[in-house]
Amino acid sequence: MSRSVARENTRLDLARHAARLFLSKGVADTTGDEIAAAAGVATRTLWRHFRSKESAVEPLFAQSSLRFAAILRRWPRNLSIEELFAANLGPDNQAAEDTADDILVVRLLARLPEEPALRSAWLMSCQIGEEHLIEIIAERLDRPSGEFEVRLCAATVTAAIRIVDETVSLAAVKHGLKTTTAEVNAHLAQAIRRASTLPFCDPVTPRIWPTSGGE
Amino acid sequence: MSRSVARENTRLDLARHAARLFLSKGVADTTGDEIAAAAGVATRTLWRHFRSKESAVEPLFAQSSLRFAAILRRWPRNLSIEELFAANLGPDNQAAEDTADDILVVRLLARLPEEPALRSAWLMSCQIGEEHLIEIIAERLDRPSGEFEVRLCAATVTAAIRIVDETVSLAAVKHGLKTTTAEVNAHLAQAIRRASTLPFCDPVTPRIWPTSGGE
DNA sequence: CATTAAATGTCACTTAGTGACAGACTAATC
DNA sequence: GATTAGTCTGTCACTAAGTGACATTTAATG
Repeated sequence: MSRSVARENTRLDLARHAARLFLSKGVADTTGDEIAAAAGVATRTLWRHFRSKESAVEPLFAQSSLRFAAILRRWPRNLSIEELFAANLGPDNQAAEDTADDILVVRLLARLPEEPALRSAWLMSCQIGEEHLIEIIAERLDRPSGEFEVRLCAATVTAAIRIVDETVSLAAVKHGLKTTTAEVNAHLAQAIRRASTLPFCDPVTPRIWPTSGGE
Repeated sequence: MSRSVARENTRLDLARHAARLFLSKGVADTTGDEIAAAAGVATRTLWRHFRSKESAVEPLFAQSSLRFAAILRRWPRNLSIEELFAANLGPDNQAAEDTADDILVVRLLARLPEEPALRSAWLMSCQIGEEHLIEIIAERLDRPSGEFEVRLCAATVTAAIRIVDETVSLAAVKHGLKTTTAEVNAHLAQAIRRASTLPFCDPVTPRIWPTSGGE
């Protein structure tokens, strides 16, 4: 196993244990020592991987948003966002382990109102996701990634994704609302569509126009 | 002077000293003791007002966004956002002390790329601003403030404001770019317009239609 | 197997942040 | 004007968060 992958695994393992402790005892009543002990590493190792105990859950958020970004990066130029989601999003399209992590994320998001420390970790993760989205939108629309319009669009779309995530998580955990994957996908696609300031949700013209013959 | 106003003044004073220290020495090299000493209060008082040293600058962010929200709350229903900004936004429309605070905010925002700790405080402040914006939009459009569409719109608009603030601050501090108030206002209004998912930027029909006679 | 570089553990240390109590200030009440 | 009650502050002892330095282990590579 590659070195950096092992490192990422350690971080994820710490993140999972941190999340479970935060969920069961609250952030304030969980110490760094406990998180490290639960993960079976020295306390010093925890602080080597994370600047603060709250940020220890960030790898969970990051993993989710990275999987989402990976789907967007493979987005065929002739597909709408609804078609993309229908074919790629949901528990049927990922490993069971990833779904378990997603559930942890959902439970954490449901705690945001009571746990400001978690909110800060969540917002920082959204920020990372926003930077990925900048690249994705720039690539799909053939625009420079430094452009203001592109960054604006990435920010509004990220905000929409965040609101949907928070809303769905809160509804699921606090009100026991069962939503189907199709419903969540539709909800998410619609929110992104409304939020986007650039037309990247529909098929876009290919970078190189198809030709029947040679050059 | 009211009790809670005195409290807010203490917080603002601490925030200003914290901001100056963060700007001159960086966040990591500034201790809580130093911030408290600069403001002339006991260290314990600092921790009573703020959960962490980074969050000590939040009152500065909060004050700016509160002034902005106050302008939006007084927004006449027959005015466009451009007209509102032209008449209310800019250094001519506020106290010199407030403008000095705004300059501190701009300089802090210019440091976000190098100071992740500040970014977290900034994002948390934007979150508060977003909640104000929910009320403002709900009120202007005569919709319930709990509605998903309203919260979505507030989130995308807040994202737009955030991006403009960050962009303008970075351009001003790092590249010495001088932008006129009118330019910033136009930039901001346009970004908000593009980001908004609900039509609150233009005149809206008054809640009660004007009548010439009695009821 | 030897080498090397990165990850981890151990321990001493500084800084962040809290609990508890005592004193000071303010505002209302008599 | 004294009283009283409530909130804010300072002092001090304390726990928890987080770092620096150095030894040790681990895993990839030749």
